[in-house]
Amino acid sequence: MPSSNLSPLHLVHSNRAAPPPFSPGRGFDPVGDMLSLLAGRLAIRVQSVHAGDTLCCAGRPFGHLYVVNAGCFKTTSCAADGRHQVVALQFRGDWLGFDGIASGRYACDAVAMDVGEVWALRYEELMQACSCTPELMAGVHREMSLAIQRARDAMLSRCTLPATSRVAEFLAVWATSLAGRGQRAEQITLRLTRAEIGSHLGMTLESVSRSLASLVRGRLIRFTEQGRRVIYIPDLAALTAFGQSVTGDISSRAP
Amino acid sequence: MPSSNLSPLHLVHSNRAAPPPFSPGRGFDPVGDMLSLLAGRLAIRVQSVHAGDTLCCAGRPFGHLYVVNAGCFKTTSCAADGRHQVVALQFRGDWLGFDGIASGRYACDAVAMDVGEVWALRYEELMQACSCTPELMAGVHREMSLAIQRARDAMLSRCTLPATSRVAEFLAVWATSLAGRGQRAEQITLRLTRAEIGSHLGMTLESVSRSLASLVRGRLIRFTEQGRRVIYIPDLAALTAFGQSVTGDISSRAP
DNA sequence: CGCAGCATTGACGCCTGTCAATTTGAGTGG
DNA sequence: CCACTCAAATTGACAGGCGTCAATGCTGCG
Repeated sequence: MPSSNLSPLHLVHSNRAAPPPFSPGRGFDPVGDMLSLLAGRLAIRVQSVHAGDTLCCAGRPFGHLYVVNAGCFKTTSCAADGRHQVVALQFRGDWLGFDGIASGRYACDAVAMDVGEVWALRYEELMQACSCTPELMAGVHREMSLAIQRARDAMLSRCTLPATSRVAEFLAVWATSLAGRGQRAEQITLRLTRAEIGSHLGMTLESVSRSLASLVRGRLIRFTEQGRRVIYIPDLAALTAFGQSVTGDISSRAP
Repeated sequence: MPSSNLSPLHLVHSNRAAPPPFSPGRGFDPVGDMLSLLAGRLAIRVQSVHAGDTLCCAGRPFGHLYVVNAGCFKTTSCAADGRHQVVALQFRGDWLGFDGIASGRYACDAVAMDVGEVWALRYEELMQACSCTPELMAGVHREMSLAIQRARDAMLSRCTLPATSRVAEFLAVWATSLAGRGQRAEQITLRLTRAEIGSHLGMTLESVSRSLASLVRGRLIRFTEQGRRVIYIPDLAALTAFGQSVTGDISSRAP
């Protein structure tokens, strides 16, 4: 659905600038807590994005951090010699731009994969707000810590799992991410080409395709009639388990 | 050289608790700046370590961050199913324990590879000090950002480079790290077994051994008479360049 | 309708993992 | 000082997983 909020809202100071697109059934909502913590304590530029929009352009001077409030993003890294990679995916509640703090320049592109909305925060203002609000500082640190932890988990996966397990884990993590944000997890829409998935997982697009076919044969996933980018996961626990097996044996779940 | 400072010094409030083991020739010393920023603003437990000592035990409750003031550390991650990996190395000025902030428990072990010294900081006190000292908060954020950036660089390397290039890059990064801290970079002492290097780089110990042999044949490194763990690097720039080549061709530098 | 991008599938080859034998080196005790 | 022991490292042979190349199918769009 196209967003009607084209002109960015400046200087939002109400305690809740934008209603969350999804509200979990229970009262526990860490994303909303963080967003309401931000709102009212510093100037927030609410920014709508469309698929393909780039937020943190690699090489550009660092100045803002972004919190995803809706939609999903891919973060792509690029080496001097042209090697590049989709290094991470971000969903609602995730932060973009941490990589720019150290060097003063963004190191990655963050590209929207869908219509969405981010909250742009000036880093200097955020730091000031953190000084006044320990809770906010703790939240920012928690997010950076999470980013570190996820990167390490990813590295472990890339270095110790065979191709098919990596794909399974990738799908399982994506689905679990959505589930943790109150969205349905049994069906996910990949907004990446096979080549991008391969770059993220350290394999070729052909291997991604073959791995997916193998997972389909093993009844761990299914393609829907909505296209080859929509994947139905009948049993997330089984997929997760397979995604942690170092032997790519998919003998389980006979037809 | 063995450390004589066995009993930890508690509550150091002088503006420089321990003299840096190495002082760079020029006045520019970011590590020393950070350390003097810390000293005097919160309680610091100076802690001596020996090879094998573990600082952040994976699974233990999080409470402290550690700044390396001397020596070198390896950080090892371990999955539930037993897969494990050396995920990072740390030298003077690097921080340990960031991974514990988000979950409240350390996710990795940090093991000393040598005699060394760390400054242990209670996280809660650090946060308070950060509130009062924007410079300190900026420094902490810079370090976390660096950790994120390094993890992404590592992932790019693991996913896009052949085995020999990964080993070359590993050695080049290590040497460059030492050089940036004022130590000599032309000779490095690996304090890891081939198996540990392999786990860090996503390959087997045999491949590490073969890659090193290949680099020796290509005159990019040399073993010294001090053993096969000490590596002499005649031309760091050449090694770095080779560590970024996606073709493992080592035809350069004929004898 | 034809084109272009994306995805699938097969054939083939190479890089690297696996297995095994051997050598080197460090630590220990006689 | 030397023999002994064991972990670490090297090296070779072999095989398998995955990359490479190529052909084909599918889908959306001008």
